[in-house]
Amino acid sequence: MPQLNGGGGDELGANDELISFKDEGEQEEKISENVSAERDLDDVKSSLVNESENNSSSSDSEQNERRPQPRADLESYEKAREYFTEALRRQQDGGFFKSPHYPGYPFLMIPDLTNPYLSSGALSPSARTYLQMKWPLLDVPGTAVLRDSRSPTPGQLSNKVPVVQHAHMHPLTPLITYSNEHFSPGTPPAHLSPEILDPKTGIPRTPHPSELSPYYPLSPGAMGQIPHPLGWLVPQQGQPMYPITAGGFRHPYPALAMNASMSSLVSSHFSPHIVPHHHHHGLHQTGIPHPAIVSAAIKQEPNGELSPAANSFLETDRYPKPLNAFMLYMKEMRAKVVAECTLKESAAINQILGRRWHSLSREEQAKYYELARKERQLHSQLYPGWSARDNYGKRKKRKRDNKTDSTPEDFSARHKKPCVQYLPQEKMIDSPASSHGSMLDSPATPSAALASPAAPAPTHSEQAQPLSLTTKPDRHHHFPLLSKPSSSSSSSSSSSASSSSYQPTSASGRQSTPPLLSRPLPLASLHASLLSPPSPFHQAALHSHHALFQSQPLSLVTKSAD
DNA sequence: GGACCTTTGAAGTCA
DNA sequence: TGACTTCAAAGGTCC
Repeated sequence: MPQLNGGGGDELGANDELISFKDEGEQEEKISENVSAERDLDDVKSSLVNESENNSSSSDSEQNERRPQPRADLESYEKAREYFTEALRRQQDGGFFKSPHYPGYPFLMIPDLTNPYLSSGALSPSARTYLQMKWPLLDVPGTAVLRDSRSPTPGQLSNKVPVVQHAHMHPLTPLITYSNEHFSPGTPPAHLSPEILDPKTGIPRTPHPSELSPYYPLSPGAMGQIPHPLGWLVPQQGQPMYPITAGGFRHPYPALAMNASMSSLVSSHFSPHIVPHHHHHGLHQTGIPHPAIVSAAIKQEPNGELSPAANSFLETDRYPKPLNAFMLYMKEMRAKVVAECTLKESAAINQILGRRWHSLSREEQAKYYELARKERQLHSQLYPGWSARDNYGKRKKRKRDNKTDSTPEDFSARHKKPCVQYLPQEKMIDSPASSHGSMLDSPATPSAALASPAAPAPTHSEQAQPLSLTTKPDRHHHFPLLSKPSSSSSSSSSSSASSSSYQPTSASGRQSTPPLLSRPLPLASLHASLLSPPSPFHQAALHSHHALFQSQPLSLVTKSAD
């Protein structure tokens, strides 16, 4: 079981966060991928039956008790996250994410004629964003100071303390073009030496250790133990990262000018109108803007007003939780699933993704676990004072707290899914993996997962349904009528019963109380709205990845089936 | 317009 | 410490 912990001591990432799921039988699984895909559809259909309706009413009190110290930019974080996800996957994906059509990696190969910062072919802003946003400590420390000394960004101008400049450098500063020279992964330009300009003299000098990320809690050494997601881009030995000089710093958010063609890679959620807007309430306790605070990429409309997303961000005043492994996987694969499937409902897509998640090999999952771990790491760096509790109750409205007392009828009419009616009952019984199954194989209990019943050679059905180690099948066994073809109301009603009655051994209790997430915040919606179609990389990957879609495109007809 | 659905995982709360 | 709750993304659906 791969230890995702990059060298131990990473409190942010669980050492054992790796699902041992179906480590054996992967070969068999692929043999029946087509069948699995079909079963996925069926299962999704069956799963469309509403399992439950739990109305949870939690007070919104004490929401403001704890506020993250820095004011960060959600979009900035999002964007960096996107880069990070893509970068890490590409680096680690071996064959899983093979993209022979883009051997040069999109970050470097995709031309961006519209991006003035890339006109020279220098390292794209996205890459820089990732490089420093995600790995601030791996970045050559002096560059930040240099950047600060040269770049007249508001945050930099306000920063008078060189020692902390790097630490407080906005994570998006790497987006700035440092140089007009072409980027060469293997041979960093000479000007990209780890030199820094003396803030006073302006003369390049070697960075002092004290200038190395004084802010971020992680030591460079600790960070260095973590495999860099951009290993393909980073010199493998000696130099942890391409030193990024400040020579080209012109704009703190060059990504704003990023070519839309890269949207699929970077999920360009940035509006080209983002302005290096200095956040008022973003001063760090030191008085120096935190990287997450400085120049929060508040979108601005052409008229200079804040975009709705920005306003929403300011209004909500909260920072999103770091994505977990599955969320990262979901974001990555959603487009693929959508592209291959006529199904558009996210709920159904998520079910497919959930099954695929379980069908992933441990190595494949490990990528995302590690990615998630780094996400949390970055998040903690950006928002040191942030706590998941801060977001509690931040949603516009809370879930209904009906729980068991809620009658099935309450939820039936609204949430029933027509497609359920077409589900073969057997499929329901053979339902997809559930969170329970994940729990059994949860990263926290890798050994148990290895010893789990899923390990044995899967039967034919198991091959088709690699997620045999699940509780959902049980659920359906317990509530076969849930998805039993019948009136739409029945499905929904049964769903409530299932949620209240079905009690998987999952420690999370998720099944007992299915989360009824409210709609994402406007920023999240914006994020979703910007979901771009599968990138060329994705499309290429479709042919090589997992072969789940090797068969004809999935066509899970839900409502249309009616 | 906004809640709901659906997934898994992380982190929080509570007994 | 275990059980439970909340939130993270996403976008169609429904009220």
